[in-house]
Amino acid sequence: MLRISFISKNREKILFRLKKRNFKKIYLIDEVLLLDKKRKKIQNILNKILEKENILSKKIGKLLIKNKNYELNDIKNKCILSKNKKKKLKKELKDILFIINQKLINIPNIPDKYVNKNFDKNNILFKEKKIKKLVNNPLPHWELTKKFNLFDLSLGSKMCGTGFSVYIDKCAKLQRSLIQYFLDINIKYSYKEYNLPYLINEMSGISTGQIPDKENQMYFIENDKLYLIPTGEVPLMNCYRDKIFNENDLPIKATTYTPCFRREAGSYGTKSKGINRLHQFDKVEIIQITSSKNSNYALKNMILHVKNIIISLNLPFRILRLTGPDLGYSSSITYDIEVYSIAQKKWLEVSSISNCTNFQSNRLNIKYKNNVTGEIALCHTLNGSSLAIPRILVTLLENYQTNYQINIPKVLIPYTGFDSIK
RNA sequence: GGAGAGAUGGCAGAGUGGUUAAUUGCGACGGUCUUGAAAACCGUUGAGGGUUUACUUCCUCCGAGGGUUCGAAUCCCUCUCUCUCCGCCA
Repeated sequence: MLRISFISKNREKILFRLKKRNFKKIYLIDEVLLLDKKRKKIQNILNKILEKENILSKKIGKLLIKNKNYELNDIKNKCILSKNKKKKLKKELKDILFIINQKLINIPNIPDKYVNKNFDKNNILFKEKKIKKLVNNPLPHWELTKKFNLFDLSLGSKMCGTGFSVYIDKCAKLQRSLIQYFLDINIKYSYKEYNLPYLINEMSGISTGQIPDKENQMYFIENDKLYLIPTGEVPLMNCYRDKIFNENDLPIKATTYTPCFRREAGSYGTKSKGINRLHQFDKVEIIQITSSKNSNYALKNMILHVKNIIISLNLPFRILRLTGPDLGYSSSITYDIEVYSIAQKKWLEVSSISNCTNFQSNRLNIKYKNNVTGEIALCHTLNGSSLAIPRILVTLLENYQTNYQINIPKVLIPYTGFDSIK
């Protein structure tokens, strides 16, 4: 959520930047500003009434001590006169704050100055040039599973419909090994591990920006008014609600493994073969909370971190900067990391790393105290996948296949306990 | 699910209608002392929102939302959460 003080000082800039997103409800900006002016007016009048009342009330207290009861009624009557007016103003103020809030919630974060509206070659920051094959005609994973019994989608659909996968035997263990491996690396680079609930309430979804934007992409449990998490970012970030950090204690770095649940409603065209896109998938997530001046550095740091993990697995990859219209609701700038599957001849997104600046922290109320000035300011929040499991799994299976077996990357063997799937 | 207790500042913990943003302790920060540190002593120490060019000044906030009252941390109602005991259960 953007701050009103920020909007009123940067109206032109915000309008310009939001256009990069193709944001339709641009009129909300001016509406909010107008309402805020109104709010200030009301607040001002109310404050003055309250001040008068406070003074009179204190007077009554003093008179009571001195037993001067005869003067009391006179003062009391004065107070009663303003009582209705006070009530009315309080209600007005409350209503207007509610409306402003509703409007603010519906305004996404403004894109960074480096974010373009349209895709061009400048959006590709890095791309692997040579991609080597181990076999001549590599099979896609849905063919490989017929040979090696890796996973079973029909079992999944038997119990809960399409888009749910059952992993079997060594593939199940490979998947678990990946989770363990990613967590271990994250921890090694001082991300603190959290194990979190997979259900969240409405407030948590609003604070990280999934609601109202992605509300119907989430599974909702009507009985208890809870959502299944679409990403570990939501509960992880919500751990830090209402905190004021000392600048010295920043950055906060945290990681978590969670399954992610997504309805993928409306994405018929992308209903893809195999396990490229599922309603439930595993992901290891990293987040950082920084001061406003360090978020850029943290973003680069996180990209490098994820990049190194992919390199350790020897997977071909590329890094893209997302365009404005592709940007997530809370993000000001996002980099996607994609790995290349030689069997599918396709790039698969395995990580999305975003700087949400102070958009989430405004909602979450995460702040820090400046070392020098002692001033309190909103933190910046960042999140990234490190990494999404199924697509890494897919690419490993497909890129590491030979005619007789699937090899396991060296770094994973200590975790799997086997060096190939036959 | 049943019964009871509770929710106050970074933490601990007083406060049951009248200068109470709130005693006190701890922590943190600054200072005195010290070669340095500790101890001791002194001082500072919540957030949000109006107003003002600024100095200033005012308002709101004691889990959340209502109510009573001239006046609410304190009384009443509703909700949320936490703890203890019992029940059920991995």
